[in-house]
Amino acid sequence: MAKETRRRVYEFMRNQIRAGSVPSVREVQRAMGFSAVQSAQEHLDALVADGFLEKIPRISRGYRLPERSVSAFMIPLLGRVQAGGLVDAIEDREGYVAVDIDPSRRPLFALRVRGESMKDAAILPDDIVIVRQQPSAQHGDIVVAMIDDQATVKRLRIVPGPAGSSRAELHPENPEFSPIIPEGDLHILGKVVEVRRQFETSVFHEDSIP
Amino acid sequence: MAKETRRRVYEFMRNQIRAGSVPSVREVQRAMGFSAVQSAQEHLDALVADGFLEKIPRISRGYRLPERSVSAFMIPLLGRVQAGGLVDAIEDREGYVAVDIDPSRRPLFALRVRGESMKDAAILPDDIVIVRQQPSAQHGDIVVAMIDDQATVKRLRIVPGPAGSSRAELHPENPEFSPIIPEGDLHILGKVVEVRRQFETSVFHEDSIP
DNA sequence: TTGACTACCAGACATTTGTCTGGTATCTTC
DNA sequence: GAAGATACCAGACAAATGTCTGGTAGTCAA
Repeated sequence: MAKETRRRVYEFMRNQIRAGSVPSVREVQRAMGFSAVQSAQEHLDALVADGFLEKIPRISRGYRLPERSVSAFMIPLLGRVQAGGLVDAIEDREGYVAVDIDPSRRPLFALRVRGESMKDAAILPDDIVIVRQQPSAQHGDIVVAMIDDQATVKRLRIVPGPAGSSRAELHPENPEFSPIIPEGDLHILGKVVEVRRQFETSVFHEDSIP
Repeated sequence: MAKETRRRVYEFMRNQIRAGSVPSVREVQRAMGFSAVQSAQEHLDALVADGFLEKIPRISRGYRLPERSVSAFMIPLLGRVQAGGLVDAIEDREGYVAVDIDPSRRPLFALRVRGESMKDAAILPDDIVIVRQQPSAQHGDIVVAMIDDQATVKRLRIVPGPAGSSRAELHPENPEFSPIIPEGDLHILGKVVEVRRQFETSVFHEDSIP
């Protein structure tokens, strides 16, 4: 029937693309048993017109699934963040974590939480925080900052200082810990945008990369 | 340096492929600024030889990431899970969530937490739980179960019953709530494998001076 | 009928693309 | 210095590929 072939074309494309390889027009032709390229082309055009597929003109294998637009990204899970901040720490990655925020707009990284200082904010040891890299933050944000050559997760508070000035403090969310009042500059690595707790390990550990 | 270019080629390929489009050799050439196709080709060949890439000969854009590489998956974030369980609820999706667990092995779904009954387990209202679909679970697991036509997140406890039998109970982690002792069958939707909390990320985010 | 529309076919053309041969410059290693 | 290895360049060719023009057969509705 009419509609039947189109459905077969769509399912062929969807399965192939999900499996990781985009068919060319002639591969669709062969898969469907058409003896003309144009037959496959027209079905593909129709699927694009109906929004079932997207295509990049003129490039080979340029068809995409629209739901790819909600795509996922992998960001590095850093092991330790030490002196020198991220520049050095980037090389010390523990694995990768999947996020659905586009990291190309603003760099993201992930960090494993140590210690119980944020317990009352429901952030526990071994949780993973997703951090958006930025040099400053607002009052009330949960941030990652460098304290004594170690990355620490705390809540940022901006308190009024003498003579109308203001000062940044790092507050834990656990009465057993004390606030940190930095003496000099406060080196903020970024703002925590998400917290994750995994009950099963699923982080990818890489061996080596060229 | 020598290795530096190869790394750039690899990362270009990896990012492009993960983003859903496999570059052609000449696209690599242009991206790297080579004036000869062969330069890109040789780097790709070397990456294939070292196992960092795989390729299908003679077909355009035939490079793949090896199986062991990380990939991210998108799973549905269900709005409400009601009577009938997941089968009906699948159509009531609120969005998608990125995970790095392969959902083809065992179905996964995500659910937004309501209520404070798991507060002491550091699971707060509006948190998102990633659930692996399974009809049963073990003592101590945090599960999603159907209670009164509503999906609820609780800790599962198997307690000894009369005459050597055992009974399942659903325990909140908040003293203000009472355990649920199901009368009939306990309908478990799945086991919570991850908890996520997203802090609101304003589009108009201004950095203030810390 | 006519006209439109759809599905498919036949053949062709210009790019794109994978692949190949050979060359240059710069290293290291013996 | 010679030999080998590496990284890159120059140019080319055949196959793969996107795209186009025009044609046939069937359906459906006015």
